[in-house]
Amino acid sequence: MNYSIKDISKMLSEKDIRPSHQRIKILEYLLENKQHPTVDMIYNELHEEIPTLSKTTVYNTLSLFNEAKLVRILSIDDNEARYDIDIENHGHFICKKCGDIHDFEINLDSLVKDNLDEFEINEKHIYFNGICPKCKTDIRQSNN
Amino acid sequence: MNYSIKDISKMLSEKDIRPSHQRIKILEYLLENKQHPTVDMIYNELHEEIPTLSKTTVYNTLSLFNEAKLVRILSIDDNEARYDIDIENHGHFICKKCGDIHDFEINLDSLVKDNLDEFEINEKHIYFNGICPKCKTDIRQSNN
DNA sequence: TTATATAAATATAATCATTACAAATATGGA
DNA sequence: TCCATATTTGTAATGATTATATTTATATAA
Repeated sequence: MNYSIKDISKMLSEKDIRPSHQRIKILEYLLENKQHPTVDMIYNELHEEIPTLSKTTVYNTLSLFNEAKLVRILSIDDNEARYDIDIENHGHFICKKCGDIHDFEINLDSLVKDNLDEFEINEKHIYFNGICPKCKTDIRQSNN
Repeated sequence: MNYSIKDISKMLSEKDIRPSHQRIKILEYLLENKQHPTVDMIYNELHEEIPTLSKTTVYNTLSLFNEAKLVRILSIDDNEARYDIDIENHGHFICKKCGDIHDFEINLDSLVKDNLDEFEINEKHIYFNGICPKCKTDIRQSNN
């Protein structure tokens, strides 16, 4: 919750990314909003305090962060990319009803049965979808 | 390799899908081309024997097949959906160099560590990416 | 400090996969 | 055959993302 500008700048510098105002604010947003936001969510929120902010900058910055392995791009949503500041391998569940994304812990050790030694694996994505507990209850209550 | 029109019609009828000419041809294509084709691949190939075929029909049909659980839509490619006739749970690896998708066997039993009992899970997608063995060799040979 | 080269941000336009829509065509049952 | 309905088709619209050119900010050297 409490990330100083100094801390965030350091995180960027360690990845050889110059800590501009926009980059600091975008990274700060990601650190404080771990609900896997979309570009629009980030843009709309930050646009209030940085009126000159361009959506292109948000795209460029997130792309830069992705290359530096500061964020992961999730393709779990059918029509928008989601961004996750948590780089550790974990699974994602998206609710087809409300769109919320839930993290869950995974154990990749025994997942793959085939031998993939010859493959250079860079990213592992685990996506589940269905209906979340909250929406299951809502459906029962509204009877549809 | 050898699916008769009768067999394919039956597959559709069993899912309450009327076996139109276009639907039969699209399903036949999927059964005989298991390289996880894109809409464009399917359209371009079938357009030759069905000159009036519309790309909208390909989209509509694949969407219908997906709802009937005849195919799965893969979101592993950054800018195009891929379609997989194999409904069994298995993993997919996409090569960032050549775009080829490889299947691999998985064992989902011990994957999830968290308790997801409250969630209604409909689909499980396992996506890896990186460089495939063939492209690793090519890179070494071309030295870049 | 000032000039200058470079990096970053911005606004706008272009791209392109997918979807919406309305019209045309095909099909199965009375 | 006729008709209601399902399917297909062509075209246009949508909307996320990317390309491009211009403007602005920043770091460094003189």
